Amino acid sequence: MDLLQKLNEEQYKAVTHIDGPLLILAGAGSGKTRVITYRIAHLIKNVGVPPFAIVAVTFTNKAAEEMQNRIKALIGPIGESVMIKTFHSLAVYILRRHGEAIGIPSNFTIYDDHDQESVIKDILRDMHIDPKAVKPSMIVEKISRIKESNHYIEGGDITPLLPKFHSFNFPEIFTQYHEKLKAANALDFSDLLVRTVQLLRNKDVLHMLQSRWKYFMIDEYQDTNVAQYLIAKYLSSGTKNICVVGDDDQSIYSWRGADIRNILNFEKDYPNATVITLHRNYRSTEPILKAAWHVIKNNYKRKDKKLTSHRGDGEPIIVCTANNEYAEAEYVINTIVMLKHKEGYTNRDFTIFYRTNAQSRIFEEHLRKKNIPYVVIGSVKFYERKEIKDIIAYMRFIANQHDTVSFLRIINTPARGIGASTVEKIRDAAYISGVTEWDIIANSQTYSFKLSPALTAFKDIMQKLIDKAKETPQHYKLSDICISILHDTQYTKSLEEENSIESRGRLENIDAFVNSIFEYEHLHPQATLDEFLQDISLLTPADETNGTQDTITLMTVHNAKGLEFPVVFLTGMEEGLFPHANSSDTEEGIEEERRLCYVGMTRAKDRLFLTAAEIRRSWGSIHYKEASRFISELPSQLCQFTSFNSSYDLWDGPQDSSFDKFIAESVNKNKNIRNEITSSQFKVHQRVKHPSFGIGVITTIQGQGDNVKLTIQFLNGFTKTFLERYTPLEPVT
DNA sequence: AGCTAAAATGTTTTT
DNA sequence: CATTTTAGCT
Repeated sequence: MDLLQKLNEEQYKAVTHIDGPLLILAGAGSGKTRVITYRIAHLIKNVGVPPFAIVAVTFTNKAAEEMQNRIKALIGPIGESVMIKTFHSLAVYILRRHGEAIGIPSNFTIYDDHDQESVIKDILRDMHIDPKAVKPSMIVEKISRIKESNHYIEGGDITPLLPKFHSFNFPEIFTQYHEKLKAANALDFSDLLVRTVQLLRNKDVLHMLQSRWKYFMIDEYQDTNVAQYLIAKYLSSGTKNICVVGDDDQSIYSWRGADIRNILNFEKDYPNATVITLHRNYRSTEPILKAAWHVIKNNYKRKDKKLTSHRGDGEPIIVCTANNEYAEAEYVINTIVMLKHKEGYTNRDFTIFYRTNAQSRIFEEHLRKKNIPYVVIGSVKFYERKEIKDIIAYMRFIANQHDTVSFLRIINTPARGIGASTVEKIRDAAYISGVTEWDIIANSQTYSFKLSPALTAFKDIMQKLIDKAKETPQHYKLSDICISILHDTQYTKSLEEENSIESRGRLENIDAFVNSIFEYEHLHPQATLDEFLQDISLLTPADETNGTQDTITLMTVHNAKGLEFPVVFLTGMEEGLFPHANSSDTEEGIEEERRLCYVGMTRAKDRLFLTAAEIRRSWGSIHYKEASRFISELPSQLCQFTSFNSSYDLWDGPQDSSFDKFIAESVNKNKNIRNEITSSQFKVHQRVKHPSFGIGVITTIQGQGDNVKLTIQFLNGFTKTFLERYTPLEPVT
């Protein structure tokens, strides 16, 4: 079949490897996705493996969807039967069908981190622990790490692992948390993986699955944790046809329990494994690839390797220092406008990366000001908006009346006169009788619970909706229930009456949500309410991307994994931010930050810009920032160093005195530099012409010999510093 | 019960 | 500084 002709030697070897364990070490941009999809196509078309016998696991649903489409493009509609999922969605698939074997009802609800926090807050309150003494999010984090640890999975005593805090009893919280989830018939993200491991230890279940699934492919294997590792291991234990793909240089999730040893020890785990290294990079120009290598080579803990570039020479990496974070944003957006104009790029060619979500705001403000369309991946996710979560909570409660978190969310939303004290009474009654809150309301006589008129009204509305969900035929069930919720609970009505700018926005979001349900119904005509809820609870940030519009993409570097863009801006390259201060204490932390930097840099195809701010405002005060150590790791002959100062004052109101002081100081510094004697062929105040920035005036000359740097103020507002020997400048009279 | 205004608190990265 | 939580008032 001709699909094999489009592969290089190593790719060909990987694709045509059929049986037995296979490790593909795929460097950045080495055609990893192509190898996975072609291998699947090859197995089906040339080897005769039935599509349903193949399982591929990727990192995001988006990646899974894309892979499914690529496979369908290669082999036709039959590619639909290949099982392509994330670990979490694969776990849901398995648990829904076989979970009963370990006591998990198939209609379980999935609690996201927000739901988990609500549960923890509840527990803290019940235990009379001051919620300020400890962050619930921190407890959630600890619980997840413990649950996904090898020790917990193997049934060991976890008490010694539990952190000891002076004022409260962590083991007790841990126990109560589990009881609450069990009572709510809910599983959290960790449970999905850990319970699946437990289930796969049941021989009957395992054999049932293995009779169907014969070939396994795991993408981003360097970022798997113990539970994921075990799921892959058990599933493939029958045939040993496991193919894993990864790159230890791109492991960026160790803080979430990912264990890089999974990929480093693959050959030990599977002694007769074939190992293929993909080292030819087809994505980035040579300077970009070289520069990225110069950064990553500083990591002590890595397999030494070097990618070869197959794209040839390109533009140098541009490193820009801006005087503050607003100037940084201005520089990035000016450069985008300039490149669009001069080199014909369109919005979708650009991406802005940053280390923390909070950094996106300033870029957004500037983009809005300039009327440039953009999407932010991951920050305020659509499904995390209040109104959407409210509707979903109604749907979840209708599907599962044990779901306490959802119940508490909806009981007085929209406000219907059921206050905190009433809710408290219901909860007490439920606790005393050992039943759910809904039981108390639905069968109030049994528990001699006095219902207020407001509660009776709530009960009637919910009872009607629950009954309706049972009776409605499948094919229009979802939209029908959703619209009934919006109507019967007066949710839309209360927003319409509010009639504020905000409520209008919410109504628009609800409209978008209803439309998405219609769309979903069309794609999955047989989907039940449970299935719908499970699908949306596993949606990841990258899944929200709208691929059709010409927009600039903004995202954290973590979200950038697996993507590529012609022009990449890697922003906030400052000590304390990237590498982040919280990771800078240990060598391991710095190495992971460095890998993150490597991932960011290697997303770029043609152009790479690194930017830093000298001053950044955070927590309301001003901080002087030093350039990131990763910048100093770049080889200077591959880079152009420049600076950008905001041409006008972006700060509203009276300026902070320390800011003024800093400006005064740096002006002084520049004065001294300006008087340095240099060996440049140019002079200060001379007019020159630059091929891409046009005409400007030299304001500063510094350095000696090969290191002469020229700072030029251009007519178009840019101020840049160039190394003279790399910059073709013409004198202008 | 529900709203407004003051206070507290928070920034790592996410399936 | 900006968002979220709480207190206090009506």
